Amino acid sequence: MLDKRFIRDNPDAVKDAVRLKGVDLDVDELLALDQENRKLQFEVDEAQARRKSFAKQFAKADEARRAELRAEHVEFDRQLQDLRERLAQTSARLSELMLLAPGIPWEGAPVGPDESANVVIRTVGTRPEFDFPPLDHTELAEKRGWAEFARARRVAGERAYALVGDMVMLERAVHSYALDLLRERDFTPVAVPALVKEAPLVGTGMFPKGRDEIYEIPADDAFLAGTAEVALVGLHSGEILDAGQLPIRYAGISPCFRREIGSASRDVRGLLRVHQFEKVEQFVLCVNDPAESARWHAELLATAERILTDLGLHYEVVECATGDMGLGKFRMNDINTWFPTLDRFRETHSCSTLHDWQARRANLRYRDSGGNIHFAHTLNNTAVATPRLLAAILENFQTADQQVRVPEVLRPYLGGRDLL
RNA sequence: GGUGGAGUCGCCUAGUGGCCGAGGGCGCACGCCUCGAAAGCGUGUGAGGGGGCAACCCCUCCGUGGGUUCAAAUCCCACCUCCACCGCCA
Repeated sequence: MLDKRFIRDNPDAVKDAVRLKGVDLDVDELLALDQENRKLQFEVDEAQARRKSFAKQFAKADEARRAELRAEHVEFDRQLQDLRERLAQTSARLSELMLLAPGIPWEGAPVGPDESANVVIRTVGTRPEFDFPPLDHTELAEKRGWAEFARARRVAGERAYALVGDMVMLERAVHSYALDLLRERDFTPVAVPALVKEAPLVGTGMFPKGRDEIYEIPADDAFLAGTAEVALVGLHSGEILDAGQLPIRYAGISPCFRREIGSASRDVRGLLRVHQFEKVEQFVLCVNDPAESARWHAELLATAERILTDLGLHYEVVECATGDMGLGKFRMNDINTWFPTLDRFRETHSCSTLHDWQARRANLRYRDSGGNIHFAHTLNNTAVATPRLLAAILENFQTADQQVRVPEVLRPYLGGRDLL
């Protein structure tokens, strides 16, 4: 969400953002509606002030006078009611449009309609070389009995999987390692609900635009969140924090659910694109200062890169284009990890700064030392998301005899084993 | 799932239709007092929106949303959350 005053004062900046992000929003309509809404608000306020003084007169009046007063105010009440209804209508419509107002993207973002305009800003590590034909992760996992696909699909339908045996232990190792690394960096682990209400989905910006992507449980007015970010933002929603509590750093863990509604028949095989996965998420809530959130953005990105270099994986960092970054984002960097059998990189991490766009939606504020209240800045980035990252490990570290070399940092979590 | 109780301005609390458009205490801030502090005394102390050049003024908010009424923290309905007990259960 944007500040209405900001939109009034900088309509061109908002229009630019609408264009750059390819948002379907008429800024002029929003501005006109805002003006109309304020006018009605003013009129309703005035009318209600009169209405209140009337009620006071009434209290002091005798029965005869009361009858007169009632008659006198019938028409006034009717008008007030009419005004109220008009205000309710414009303000409902205004709120709808406000939810579609995009965050202003940073000036360094490549301009373009979608991910094809993204720019690789660095590539780290080297491609592994094999003196044998490497198996793709699906085949390797099946051969080693590390995953069930056909059987899992009998249980849960398309894109379902079950991890088995050492793959489960490897998943746990990856998560434990990531969590320990984040704890060293003063991130507090938080295991959050994945089953959430609508409000935090609107608050994070997942709704209304991304509604199709979220599993809904109508019987309970609940939804399955696609990321721990939903609950992490929701945790402090509506609060006024003390500046001394900031920055808040969370390592969120939760299962994540995605319908993949726009990806029908894409990556249907294996562990790359699934409806349910496990993620450790980095989350930061800091003061409303672009320099401060920029520092955190760099740190979140660096931590994700550290994880990949620790694991020995080859990756590229991408500067995401305006049309790819999503409605609320100021800046987004994806990290794509190398998959040998695909002969290309695939997204494993996504680092985002939202400035105060998300905090405004979620009503997430803090009080500075001068007593002034501000909306916070929020940032998030993947630490590890499995099983996609497991697939990368399998493919990159496989041996000729279909074993998998365990990255050194994971060995302590696997009883010291160096091969699976 | 059942029964009963509860949700008030940071915290505790008063409040059962107009004197509550919210009182008190704690905490906090400032001032007085003091060499300094504590204690004491005094003053102030929520959020959102709108109007005005301004000092200021107005509206909304007592879990949320509806309703009754000239008037709702207070009455009615639904929902949410919490507590207690019963049932069920990893």
